[in-house]
Amino acid sequence: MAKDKLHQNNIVNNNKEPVDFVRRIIAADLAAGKNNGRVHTRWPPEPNGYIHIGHAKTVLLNYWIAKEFGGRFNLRFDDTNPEKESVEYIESIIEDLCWLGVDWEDRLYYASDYFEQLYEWAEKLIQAGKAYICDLSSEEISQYRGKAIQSGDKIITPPGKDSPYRNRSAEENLDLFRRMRAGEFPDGSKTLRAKIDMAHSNLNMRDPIMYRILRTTHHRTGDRWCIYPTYDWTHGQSDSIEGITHSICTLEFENHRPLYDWFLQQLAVFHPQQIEVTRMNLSYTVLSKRKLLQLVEQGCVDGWDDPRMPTLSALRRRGYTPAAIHDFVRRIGVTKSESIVDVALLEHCLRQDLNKHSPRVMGVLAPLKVIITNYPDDRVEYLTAINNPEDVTAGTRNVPFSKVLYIEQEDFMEDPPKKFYRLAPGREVRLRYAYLITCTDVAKDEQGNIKEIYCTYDPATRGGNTPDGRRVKGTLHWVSAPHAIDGEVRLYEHLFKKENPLLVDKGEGWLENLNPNSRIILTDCKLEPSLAEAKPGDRFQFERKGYFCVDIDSERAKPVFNRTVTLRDSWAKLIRREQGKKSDFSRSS
RNA sequence: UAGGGCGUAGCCAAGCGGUAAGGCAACGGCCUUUGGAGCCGUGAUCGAAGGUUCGAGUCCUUCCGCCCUAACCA
Repeated sequence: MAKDKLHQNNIVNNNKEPVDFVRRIIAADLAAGKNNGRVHTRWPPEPNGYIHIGHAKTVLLNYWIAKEFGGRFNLRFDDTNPEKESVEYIESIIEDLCWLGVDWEDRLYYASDYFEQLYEWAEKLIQAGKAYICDLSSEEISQYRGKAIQSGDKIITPPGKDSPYRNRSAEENLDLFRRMRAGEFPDGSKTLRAKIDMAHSNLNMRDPIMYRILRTTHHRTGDRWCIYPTYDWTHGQSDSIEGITHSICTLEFENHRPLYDWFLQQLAVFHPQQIEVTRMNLSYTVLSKRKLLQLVEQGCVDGWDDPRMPTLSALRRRGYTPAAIHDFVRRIGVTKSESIVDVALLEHCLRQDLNKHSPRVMGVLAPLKVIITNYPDDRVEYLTAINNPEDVTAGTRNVPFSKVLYIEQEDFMEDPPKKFYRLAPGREVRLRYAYLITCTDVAKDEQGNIKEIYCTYDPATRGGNTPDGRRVKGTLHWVSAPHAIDGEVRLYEHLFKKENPLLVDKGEGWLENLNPNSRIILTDCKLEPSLAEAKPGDRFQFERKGYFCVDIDSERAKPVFNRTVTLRDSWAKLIRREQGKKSDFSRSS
């Protein structure tokens, strides 16, 4: 027994990475000779919105499993509700999946491809007395099903009762069904229902709806149909047609599995196995197409690809890499327990990848002018900077240095606190790859705001080295003023203030948890001249500030950068902690 | 309420009767021409209570909590 288990593990995985329950099931099926050793998965998105990071988890799970077991993977659009679906969404989903690196080869399918087959099967069920046409209204059906009733503080679940149309003859049902298809009846006036069991403890088995009348133009089948199959009637059969062996879906479909199985049994066709896994939740955001749509429609964000959104197109625009998402999905695992994954893990995976691959540049986000008083007026030096200390093959570049520079406003303090080891009057710091400078003077305007500062440089420290071995605590990034290019930088924070935005106090809505600082636009940034060449999608690390990606709004004269993610910042953390302490103190006193 | 599912550290998650992996976060420290990166170190008796067993996170019973469904959406 123990040996068997070990053997199963070996099939899927010869390193020590734990194997999840889904892969375990598949390995066991394979070992038992099920499906002739075939593994075939699929991912069935409904094209009714853009896909998000949560979807990335389930597609990758399906795609990877197929690859690992030497099987196949299909992409199938579950397009049975034309009212909500569109080609825009189909196109975006395909684009996002390609970017993610998911490959369905030539197996791109649509549930709507199977409408005719589904219709024939429906007739077959009718003829077998397993389905009937029902004239009950939507509200009546719900009533007959045994809709839960609130009685006092208790909820009562009445048993279902048969529809008065339940015992129509097969002939009558067939006739009515054909006339439904022919368009003889108004929308919503009739449905085709499976004849199962109105007393079943699982509500899904109480004569579920298979077809509804709906005169809506379908994005693929046009006006060919005025009746559309429901999800339950479509899904399992589509899986069966495609020869899917393992149909992986999310937990909320667990209740539907008996129905999934029932239809396939009645039709006596190939029977895939449905396996449910938990859906991903991420902290500080929402992952529900309905809610994301709401954010878009209400203008809370600029669109589906607004870099604050958790959609794949937004993450791509913001600068996320497919590799980071792969790593993240791999790390969170596959289980059935409901969870909210900490977005910090995603950001960790991102930094990990970006650190290895992003060229480093210098950019000053909030500039403060520095004048090197002992530096010759017209002199310009080109100093050598390392492009990526994590990657020697990335080489070096030359950065211009001159008498007037910009440094970050926050890197200078007139009256610095204890652990601040950047620039202050009388203090010496290093300008990265350049010189050590000492602040000698501060110029202010009438309001007392610091206008510019004056420093001297030590010519012996070219490149940032100290021949005498003296040490400086701080190293600052900088940009030569006459050489700098202007740029716009968009800083992003979490879209929501709360870890779980859906947790709201009574009388409040989740939209009130939106973070008002989720986007801050800086328009007066000074960037090193090499950035003039940057193209949309290019990624960089701005030294000491974070990872940035050129936005599609960029223009040659004025590049726009999205902050993908900050660097880990122990100084910022220290400050936050201090402030936290202070505010705690003031609150309690 | 009925049916289905879940409950291992702040967050994920291994564990499959033999005495609690790993990652993220957090907190210390080392190192550092990014307060970056890297390196080292620090934490749980497993929802609760009973029971079976030489031995239980793992088996049984009861209880508690949370989630899903109750759509002619998927």
